[in-house]
Amino acid sequence: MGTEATILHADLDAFYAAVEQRDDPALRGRPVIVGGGVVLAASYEARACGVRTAMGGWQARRLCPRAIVVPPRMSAYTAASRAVFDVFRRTTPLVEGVSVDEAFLDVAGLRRIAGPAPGIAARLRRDVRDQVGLPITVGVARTKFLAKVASGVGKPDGLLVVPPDGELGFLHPLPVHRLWGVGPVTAARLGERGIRTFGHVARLGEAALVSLVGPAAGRHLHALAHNYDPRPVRPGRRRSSMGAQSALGRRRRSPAEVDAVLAGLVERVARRMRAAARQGRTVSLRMRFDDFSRASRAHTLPRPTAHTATLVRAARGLLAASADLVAARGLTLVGVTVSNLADDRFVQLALPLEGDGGRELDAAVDAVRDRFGAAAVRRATLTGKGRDLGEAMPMLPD
DNA sequence: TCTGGGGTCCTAGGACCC
DNA sequence: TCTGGGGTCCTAGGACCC
Repeated sequence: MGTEATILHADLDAFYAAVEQRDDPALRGRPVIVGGGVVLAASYEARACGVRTAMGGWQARRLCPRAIVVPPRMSAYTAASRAVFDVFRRTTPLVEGVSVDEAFLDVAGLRRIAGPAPGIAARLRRDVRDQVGLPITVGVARTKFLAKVASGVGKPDGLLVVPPDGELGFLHPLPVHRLWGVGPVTAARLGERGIRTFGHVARLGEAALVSLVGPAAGRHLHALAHNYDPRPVRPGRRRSSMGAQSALGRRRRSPAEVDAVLAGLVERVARRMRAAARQGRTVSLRMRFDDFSRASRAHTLPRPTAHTATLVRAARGLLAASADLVAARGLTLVGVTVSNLADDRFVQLALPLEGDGGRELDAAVDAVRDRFGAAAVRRATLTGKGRDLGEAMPMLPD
């Protein structure tokens, strides 16, 4: 890393809620909650009443009776995210996306044509506001870590520059939970030793930190405490897993119902994988139970695939192997994740094409849905009219 | 705080190989 | 027959992030 502050961390403010306020003038300046059962996002007006992300909708409404609750519009958020990332990439090619609403930008190479980073950051904020209509906060610093912390401190709708000679003065008074990777468990463990600020962490030796929070987190914290963060901005990082999950509620579900949900989840994931031209080898089943305990089971296939029927078979096998667990504890959530992802183009073709005969069917179903919507083709079991609910994939040659 | 949906990374143990 | 150390892959659980 250089000796100048050239890394930007750009972070949209209350993203989903801000999109809603942008698209409906009646919501501007008012507390807005996105989501029904659970708060997916809250505008700053709603946060002022104490509403937080992931809070139960019921509690949020009690804290903020004036709030307007709107259902999420995922496609609008995806479109807004794309537009914002277009602005990022017009600023610099070195953009590393962190999530839909957040990215690092490296502008070190732009000095001669665009000037110092703080000016670039100010123009970026203006461009996002003018071209996409959303408020965004930008942190500017010498390292990713400092830039990320700076944007967090600068929120909302702010610009915060950490000059290289002011880094420790900026960091040391901050509470430990501001640090990336320090959640409730780690913060509590540090708190037991009286370590509450970053300055306290900086006074600890590496061995002491490792013994407190483990080798990886300990070394990481120690490095950050001594202001050592060599991680470069990496453009073009790809997802390493894709998944989908669904909460089932506390009502007991029949095995046929669970099977239909599971198959639907796999279908969703497989379709996304094919759209992204990726294939995966490891299928994981995620479960949550009545008592909120969790379990996961995984199976690794001999070859990567994005073939729905193959993935469904694997997921079903995992669920069948967990039947005792499900019967004893009551399933309240199922999820499926495919990992070990490889790029389609680099996947070795299976020569005998064993068990892969459904490829064309998958492509045909994807094409119908692309053109007519996801509901255009549905699994018979999901219509509730299937006579034999146990046979969850009547449309696939399985 | 009675809790959604999408992810990343780390740890630890076992299998297996050299 | 008993033994070392190292490496890789897989599985399960957990902390953490937005």
